[in-house]
Amino acid sequence: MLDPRRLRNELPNMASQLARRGFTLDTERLSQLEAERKHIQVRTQELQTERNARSKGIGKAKAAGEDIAPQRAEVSRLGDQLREAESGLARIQAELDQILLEIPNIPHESVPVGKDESANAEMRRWGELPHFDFEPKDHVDLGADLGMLDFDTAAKISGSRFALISGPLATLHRALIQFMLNLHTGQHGYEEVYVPFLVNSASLRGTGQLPKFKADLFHVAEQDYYLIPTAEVPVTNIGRDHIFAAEELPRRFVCHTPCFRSEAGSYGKDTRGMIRQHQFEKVELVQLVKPENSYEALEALTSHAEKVLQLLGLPYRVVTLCTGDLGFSAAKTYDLEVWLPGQRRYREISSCSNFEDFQSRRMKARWRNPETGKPEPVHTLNGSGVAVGRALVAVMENYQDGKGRVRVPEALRPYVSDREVIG
RNA sequence: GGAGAGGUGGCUGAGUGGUCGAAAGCGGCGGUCUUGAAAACCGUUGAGGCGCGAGCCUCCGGGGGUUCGAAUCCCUCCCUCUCCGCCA
Repeated sequence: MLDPRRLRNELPNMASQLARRGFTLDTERLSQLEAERKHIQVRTQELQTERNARSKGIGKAKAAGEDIAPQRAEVSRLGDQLREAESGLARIQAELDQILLEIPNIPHESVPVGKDESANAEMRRWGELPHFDFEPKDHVDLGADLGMLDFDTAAKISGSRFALISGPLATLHRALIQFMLNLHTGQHGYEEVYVPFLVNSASLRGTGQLPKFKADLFHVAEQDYYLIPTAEVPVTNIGRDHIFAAEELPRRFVCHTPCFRSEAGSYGKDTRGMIRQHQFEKVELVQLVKPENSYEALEALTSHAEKVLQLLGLPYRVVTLCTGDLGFSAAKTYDLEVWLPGQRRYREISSCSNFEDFQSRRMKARWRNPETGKPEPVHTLNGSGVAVGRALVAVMENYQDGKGRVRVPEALRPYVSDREVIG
């Protein structure tokens, strides 16, 4: 959520900043509602002041043993006006809140302006693209040949966009998770957390998935729970409705969870293989930091995700998302794209974002600033470190040996009983 | 699933329908003392909103109600804890 005060005081400026990412702010509607709000709020407060004063007077009169019946009747009439004013104020406030919750974050000044992903800016590349003296297969064929990746049976059990992984390939999948968790806790200073996979709507509102993106979520209607689309939701909400002491920051969390996405609206997109699934595993990095440190933290967090790919020997590139490709809540995002020989292209495997105070304002995640003595919003960041399913795909495709087998990257061998090859 | 207890400020915890935004303690901050620190003592310290400002308003789990007036009474929902049952 944007700072409502800035939205009031610098409306044209806010509108032009939002226009950079292709969002049209209805400034006329907003300033009209705002004027109404102000008028009715002042009116309400005046009535409240009067009622409070008179009621106190009645209390005193009663204590002094006076007859209070006439005064009571008078103040009673005041109550009707007050009720009316209060409900009017509540209605306008609700309307304003609804609009406010659907306005996206303002892009950081360093974010390139552009309409879609074609305007994203490549920052750097790492690693050599593998050369094969055979026609490289994609992970679907590799998995089928190994007999360890089965989409048909998964479809029987559940439906489309699910996978059944078995045998040593399932072990390799698990090894990736352990490897990533150990790296981030051991080398990068993150605290491991285990969190609920079902969350309430307040948490999703906090990180920005609700109210606007309900269709992307799986909802358990009976109990009004949602399956998490990413660990970002439960982990960032650790700080919801909390005031951190200055010395408690930064908090750095790493968390492995399954992620559940309805993928509504992506029909026909990435239908082959396990690139886009309803359920996948991810190791997530989340940071809650002092505002002054958040851009430094974004660079660090991104480098932590990169380290995973470097140690696995997977070639990748880093891309800054342009304003039009930026997620709803993000002020700046780096995508890590890994090379997939089966597709002959780079595919997203991690997305690292600084949300500044957009999420923290929604969820009231604050810290006490010693300079002011006041609670102020923290800055929140997160990034995949990295997506496990896609990492498995990348390992399979980059480490295939042309004989239907997959070599195990050195870094993973300790996690698979020193096995060197699958198949 | 059954029975009971409870949700109050950064934390713990009092609170008879009427100066209760709320005692007390802890913590924080400032000061006295000290070479410095600790202890002790004194003072100070909730959050959000409106207003240039004096100031005003809201908030005692959420929502609704009763009343001139609600932390306090009523309804409802949520959550936590204890015991019993069931269970990975």
